[in-house]
Amino acid sequence: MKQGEKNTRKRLLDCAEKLFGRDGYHCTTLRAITKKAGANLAAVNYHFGAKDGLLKEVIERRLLPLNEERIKRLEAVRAASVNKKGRPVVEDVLRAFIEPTFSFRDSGEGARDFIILVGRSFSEPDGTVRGIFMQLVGPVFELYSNLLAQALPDMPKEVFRWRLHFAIGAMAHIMHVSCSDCHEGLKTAINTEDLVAMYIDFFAAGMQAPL
Amino acid sequence: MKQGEKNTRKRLLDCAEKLFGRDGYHCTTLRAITKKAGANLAAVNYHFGAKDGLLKEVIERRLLPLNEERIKRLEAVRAASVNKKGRPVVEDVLRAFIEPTFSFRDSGEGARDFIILVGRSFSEPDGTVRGIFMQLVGPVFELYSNLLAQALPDMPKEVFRWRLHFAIGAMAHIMHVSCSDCHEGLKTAINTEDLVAMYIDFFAAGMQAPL
DNA sequence: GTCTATAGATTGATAGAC
DNA sequence: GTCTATCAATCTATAGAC
Repeated sequence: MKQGEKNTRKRLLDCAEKLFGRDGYHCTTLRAITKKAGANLAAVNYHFGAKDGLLKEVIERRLLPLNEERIKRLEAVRAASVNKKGRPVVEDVLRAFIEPTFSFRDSGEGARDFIILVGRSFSEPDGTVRGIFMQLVGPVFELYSNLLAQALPDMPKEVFRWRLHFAIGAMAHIMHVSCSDCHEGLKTAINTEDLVAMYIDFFAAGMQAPL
Repeated sequence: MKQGEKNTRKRLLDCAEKLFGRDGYHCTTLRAITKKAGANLAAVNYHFGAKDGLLKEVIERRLLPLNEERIKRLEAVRAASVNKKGRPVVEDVLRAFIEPTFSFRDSGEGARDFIILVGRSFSEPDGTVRGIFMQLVGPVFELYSNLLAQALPDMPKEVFRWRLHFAIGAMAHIMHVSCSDCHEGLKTAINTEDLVAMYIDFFAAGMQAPL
């Protein structure tokens, strides 16, 4: 971004995003990234210090704005409930968190690869990926969790905790399935709006299921 | 198993299972496995041909019996519904599939590592792992899906498909979270019975949520 | 069946010319 | 900022003695 002749930096980020999402962080080599980007092998180390520096910027570039949007939406739900001197509604909280994620999915080709990468971060065995991801997403999860707990005040903490895991696990899985090419039988490119609606119907019912 | 002096073969399987589950297939080296097993580096190639041969046996050793149990339970649900000339009940189908998985989780220390490995297989970027896993689990999924569809005859196919993904994604996530050490705040070693009950309550409600 | 030794390939990272 | 060339450290897999 300083005085680069060509925008190698951005091309590296784009290609790394695609390959990290498609093949995973560890199976993606710097050689594959630089070759795809038409850049030199040494460029990654020059621009990002090391491989994990590249990963960090790949994640931050997309996740910071996405998190901002999520927080804005969640805070709006909270504010609305306070104004009405009531509690947040489960459906609204779910939507505030889910909708930005999947709207984001449509914002460009690279975005889909990024969503795959993030969807896998939950179960990522490698500490590098999970560490970078969790650090960024932790506070937003906290807000999401708190608001959802307010919407379900009578639920035992233990039950709530696991139900939240159900919702998050399904979301991570859907991020994969709805963006990846290697899931057969899903060629029906699902409408984002419909998918979000289905998610909310389903998990609002699950969250409020009788014990 | 043929005429081995010591049971190197079993020790290799046990250690590979633990390390594959903990660190992932690709990040686990044959050196780490053989060192942990107290065996020679060449032992893996002698006993299993190659690294992926070891992985295949690690998965098959546990998954084949588990799948048998699942099929037995699912067929029992189907048979009961036929006898009563009715439809299978959603809760019964869910239980027949989920309960064996989590009972299995308690069958020993190695089993927990295996469950982590399987839970991650859904989002595994590496074709080796996903291929071996999906081939074994595909037919059981088919049976599970068909039975669940019978229990929900009026649901549009597209909606059903995604709701099934919600259930499977959450299951994969829970397999991780409930077995892995790196998920803080879950030290409360959850009772398997309770977890299964929570899952069924939740997903029976979600599956049957109004459109 | 188990061992040592090593081949053969690939990786992340760096030094230094331009 | 970009390049070539290369290092040093890995890795899987195999050959061959015992």
